[in-house]
Amino acid sequence: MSETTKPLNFIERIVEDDLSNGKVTQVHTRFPPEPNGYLHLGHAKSIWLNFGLAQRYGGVCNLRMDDTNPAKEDEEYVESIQRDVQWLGYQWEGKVRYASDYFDQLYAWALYLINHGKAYVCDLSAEEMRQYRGTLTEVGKDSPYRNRTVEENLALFEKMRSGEFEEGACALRVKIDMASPNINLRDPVIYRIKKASHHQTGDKWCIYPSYDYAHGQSDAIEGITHSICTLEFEDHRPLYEWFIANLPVPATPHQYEFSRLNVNYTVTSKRKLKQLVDEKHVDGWDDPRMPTIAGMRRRGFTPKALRDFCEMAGVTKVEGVVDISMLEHAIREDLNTNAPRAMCVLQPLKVVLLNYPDTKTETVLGHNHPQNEAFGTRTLPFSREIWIEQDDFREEANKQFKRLVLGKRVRLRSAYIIEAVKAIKDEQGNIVEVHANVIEDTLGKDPADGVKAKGVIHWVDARSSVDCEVRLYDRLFTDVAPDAGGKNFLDYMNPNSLVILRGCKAEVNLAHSDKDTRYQFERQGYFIQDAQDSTPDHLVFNRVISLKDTWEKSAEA
RNA sequence: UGGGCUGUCGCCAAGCGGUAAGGCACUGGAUUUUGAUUCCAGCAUACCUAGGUUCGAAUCCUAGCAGCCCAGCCA
Repeated sequence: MSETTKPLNFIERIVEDDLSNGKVTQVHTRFPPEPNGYLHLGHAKSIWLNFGLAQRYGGVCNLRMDDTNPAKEDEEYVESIQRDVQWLGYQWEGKVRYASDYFDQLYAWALYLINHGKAYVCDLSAEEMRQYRGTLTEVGKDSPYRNRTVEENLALFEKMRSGEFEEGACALRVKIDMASPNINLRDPVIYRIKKASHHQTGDKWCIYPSYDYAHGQSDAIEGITHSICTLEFEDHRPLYEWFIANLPVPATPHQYEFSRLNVNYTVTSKRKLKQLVDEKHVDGWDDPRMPTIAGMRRRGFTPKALRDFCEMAGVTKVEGVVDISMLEHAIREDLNTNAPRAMCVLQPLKVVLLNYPDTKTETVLGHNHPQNEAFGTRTLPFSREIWIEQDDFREEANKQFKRLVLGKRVRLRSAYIIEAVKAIKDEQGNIVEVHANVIEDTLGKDPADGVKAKGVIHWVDARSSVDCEVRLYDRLFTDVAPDAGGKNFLDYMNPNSLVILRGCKAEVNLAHSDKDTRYQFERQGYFIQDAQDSTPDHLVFNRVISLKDTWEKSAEA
């Protein structure tokens, strides 16, 4: 083992142990979302963990809809889930599974428990059941229905199944221990009456199994070896194991828990994300500011960046909060090496090159990637009028300012060095145009007089430029932990999370660019056309992430 | 105050009795036709606290402290 080997996380260690001592011959995991909402960053980690683990150890991973509660679920979500998993780069084993595929088996096992005197139909109301359950510090007491005979329970359960009872009238409970310090073991409900039609099974059932009853047995049916879930299910593990031990299941899966992913400056709770969508604080589940997989995809994040981020954050049982800068680093790292460069002026200021003939147009060569020649080159038209960024010109400035200043020189990226001679202003004193001169023979070389340019700025040829709309996204919340404590996360929404810029000037090459290509607009950031709104006639670019800007930071003082 | 889990740099995170990896962030400096990238350097005498065991403890023991989760016929 070399010293550069990445240390294993605790789950990988368990898997390797199980593999080496023969406890399992092939790793089989599963990603089990409930189809009641869109997947988000937190799910991305679970997907990465479950599918990644299987991939790394030569195993397989199932995709299973945990659809035991028809009241909250919808087919729309089962479709989005599949799209998101595949987009992240993973493929599940066989067909998509549903917990509802096992309703018949689960029902048969419920009968088995009844027949073995381990389950009973309880007529206590929800309120009564809560009282009987006891509290965190007081033991519960047995339900008066706990000792019904097998025959009685069988008959009652059949009536539940056939729809003879109203919702809430009774429930099937498993007989464990009302005095257990673990409340999950105080005779939990395993079947409840819900007269709702199910997105997969229609109206076949009016009783549905609970999560606890369905999950482990589904794992057993599918031959899952490592059932990975989040920390809040730790207390459920004894129950998970109880079912596996008390039912004639075909396998003995094991549950392991890791801490869910939390990222600062954002919220990842289906409830809150749904609220943002329902109350129209954002544009929908795929709003580019949303931490949903659909949102991040539209924003322009890459699957690889998301996977790398999950890996960077690690797998432990510590409930921490990962800094969003780690996510930003992951996407910048990927895009820096993989995004071709282009130029686009976001807030245009016209520069007229006085000594450049109005009739002339030449082409200069631009490198599509400064560190990778394989990206090739492209041609850029160059003529008398060009656009530069308003921020890149000042009438006067200190020596820190490495851009265009009146009477001083600056290099136009991939083109000439120019020298500003005059600022044209409107009545209000706003600079509306700059006059400048091209320094002769500076294409690819320093000026003959030895007076070098102070810096390099991007530009776009005015005559050939293409207008476009650019959407600048920033974090959705201004607070590090918008949903912490008793805070109302809506109070911390960033009013500038979306800034729309119109009339931006893109280099011609972008007019017929591939819609899925992420570009680096030099000196600006990484951009991708909006999948929804961008058309050849009206280009719309989303900013995935800005470039790091150490100057802007230090200049704020 | 019952049970379960967790506490190592600002944030993640290695470490598993032999004298504190790495990443993010940050700070210097070098290179640069992107104030980007890259590079190089710096960044915990210290591991929740207090005792103890040991030649030696972040790692073992004891006692505390702090945080998170559990009283849905949600998942």
